[in-house]
Amino acid sequence: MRPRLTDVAEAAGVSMKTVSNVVNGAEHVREETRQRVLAAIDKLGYRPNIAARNLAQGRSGVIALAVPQLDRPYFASLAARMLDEAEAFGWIVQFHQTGGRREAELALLTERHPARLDGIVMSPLGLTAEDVRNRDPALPLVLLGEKAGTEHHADHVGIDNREAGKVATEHLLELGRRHVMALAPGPRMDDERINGYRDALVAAGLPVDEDIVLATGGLRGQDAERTLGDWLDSGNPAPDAVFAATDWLAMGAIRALVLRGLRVPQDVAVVGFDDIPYDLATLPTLTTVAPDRVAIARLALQALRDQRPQSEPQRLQAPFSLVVRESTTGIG
Amino acid sequence: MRPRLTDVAEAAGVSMKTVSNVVNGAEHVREETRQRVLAAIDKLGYRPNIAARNLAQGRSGVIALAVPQLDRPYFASLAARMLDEAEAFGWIVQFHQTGGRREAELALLTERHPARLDGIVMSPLGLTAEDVRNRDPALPLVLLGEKAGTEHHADHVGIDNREAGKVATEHLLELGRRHVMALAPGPRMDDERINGYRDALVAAGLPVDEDIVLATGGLRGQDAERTLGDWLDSGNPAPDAVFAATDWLAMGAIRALVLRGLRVPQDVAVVGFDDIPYDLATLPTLTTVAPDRVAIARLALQALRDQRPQSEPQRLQAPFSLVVRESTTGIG
DNA sequence: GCGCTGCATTACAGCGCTGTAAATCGAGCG
DNA sequence: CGCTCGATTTACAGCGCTGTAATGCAGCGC
Repeated sequence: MRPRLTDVAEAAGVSMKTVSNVVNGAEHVREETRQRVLAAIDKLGYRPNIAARNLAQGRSGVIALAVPQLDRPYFASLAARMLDEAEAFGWIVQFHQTGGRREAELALLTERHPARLDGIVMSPLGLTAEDVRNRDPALPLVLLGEKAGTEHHADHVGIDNREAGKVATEHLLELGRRHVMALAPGPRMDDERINGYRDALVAAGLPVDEDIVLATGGLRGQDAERTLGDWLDSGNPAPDAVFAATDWLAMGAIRALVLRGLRVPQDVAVVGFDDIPYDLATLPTLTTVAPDRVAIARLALQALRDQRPQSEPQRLQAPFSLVVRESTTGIG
Repeated sequence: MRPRLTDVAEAAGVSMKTVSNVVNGAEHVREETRQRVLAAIDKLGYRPNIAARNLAQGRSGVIALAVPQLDRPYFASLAARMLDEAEAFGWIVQFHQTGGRREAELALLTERHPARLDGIVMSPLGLTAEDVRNRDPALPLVLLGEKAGTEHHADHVGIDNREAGKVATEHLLELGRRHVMALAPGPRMDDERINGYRDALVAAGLPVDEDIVLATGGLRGQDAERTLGDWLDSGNPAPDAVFAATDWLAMGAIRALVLRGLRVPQDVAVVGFDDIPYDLATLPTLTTVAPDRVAIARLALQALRDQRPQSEPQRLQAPFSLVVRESTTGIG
């Protein structure tokens, strides 16, 4: 049988509560008493019963991280960092996959599921601003990512997408490229990244040609491959650079280019966005915007911890960096 | 305030325990009573308090999934499936990253951490057979993957690596390739996959040339790229096919080949192993052995559920399939 | 020597649920 | 109509912990 607080108390010759105080690092325990208790804990191999503690405290020590899919590399690496960082906050992280479906995301917010959560970090896709506003105010919520609109009604952590898009595009311009195409999933999505692209062009005194801002209609590599492929096959002149709003799109774009005999980066330089872990084994490796995921995780957890029911939504920004690899500067 | 069992009981005019029975789907509840209780639950918006239930039952409903790193795509997709499947078992999955370090893996087994776990599913890297044998017999454990030795002392779920290696190699032979190289992390690792490669050669009446079974010395794409690159640069004749023990190695191999002017698959066909999610956006896309991760997850959870302290270790096999893509059959 | 102050410790009542054992109900039977 | 037996329901005692309030005790000033 597992030893309990009372067993330790008996062994140390103190009350149960004193042991509890030692375990929880409370003040007002004489050093000598503390040592005696610690010795007893050690001797008996005592470990607190979390369920009992949770019941008594009315909190669970569990937060949820909800992402569309855990096996998408961006989310997997975010989840990994979140796990690392949550330890320091004393939180257990429970992952949820929403598939990006509104009802799944909503279900978490409205706590239709049984476990009591101390908070939720969510990367929303289907949620509306309305949904966020109507949530249970007692359940701390931090949003991640770029689902427009929602972020105004809850704490939000992200990077400065516009600035990042600008930096990525500037890198292409600095390489001497002048016909830079932009590739994004849809007309509305990742607007800010594309706005940053436009900013860079304008700042360089170049025209913004909206005809070479292409919407792929989807997030997958194939979507970008088809979109860019069709565009090239229609006799349009190849750009000398592509800024893709995500790495997947960049990889699809590279496929489309290479399959048509264009060399990357000699003929067309390509920049991606997200720094997903495979970027290192592809040919060419991908120059990309790398969000600081450790910072994102840490900021999100801090915001969650510090949130109060009545507090104004905060918008927090994590740093990012441009990682230059073969797809813009070549191999070797 | 959240409604409790007693609140529902009062509203429905029955005892607390009857409500508990309804919530837990116990038999011997009259249909009319059940309906009355369900109505009350619905009206009050009752949700059970998990902490209290856990305390009363002495179990937590939480199992751990321990993998080296969650952001490695193989583990990320495994974790995703595990999350899906665990729902059906009524389990919450808590992820742990061990970094492959023995002490981290051991810490989970010896329950040095506070949360009471109902079981552990672990993909071990550092653990010794001894460690597994000495574990707490009260804590159900299921091992995944191929860490030699450990699997004899606990339930184990994997695929038939030898057969899979054989199937992958046979695919290359069927394409008419005759100089098939094998690439594995080390002399001891993934032996079975390479044994399957040998089996296929022998079955085809071909010699097994151990000089073209290369050890990369590491798991990363770069390791394979360097190993194969050095080998080619030393004037060795290029193989006409490569069987790589993991997708990462395959991707590195492709880099080494293409950078030296060899075409994949025209000059050299490449097969990987694992079916990590990026295989679709690379150029060429990768032919690979795809373990049935849903089956792995389900078998592991079943084994965990059915495990008894004294039961003999079981070895369970999940199916796999060969996914043929561009790296062996070409583009288009 | 006495009351006061503040640190250290304790007693005890729950937190919300489930298992057990006992109570109650109701149909079938003689 | 009373009795038996299984179906249904209930009372109640914890599960192991923490919060609150109360108690013990040493040192201090007067």
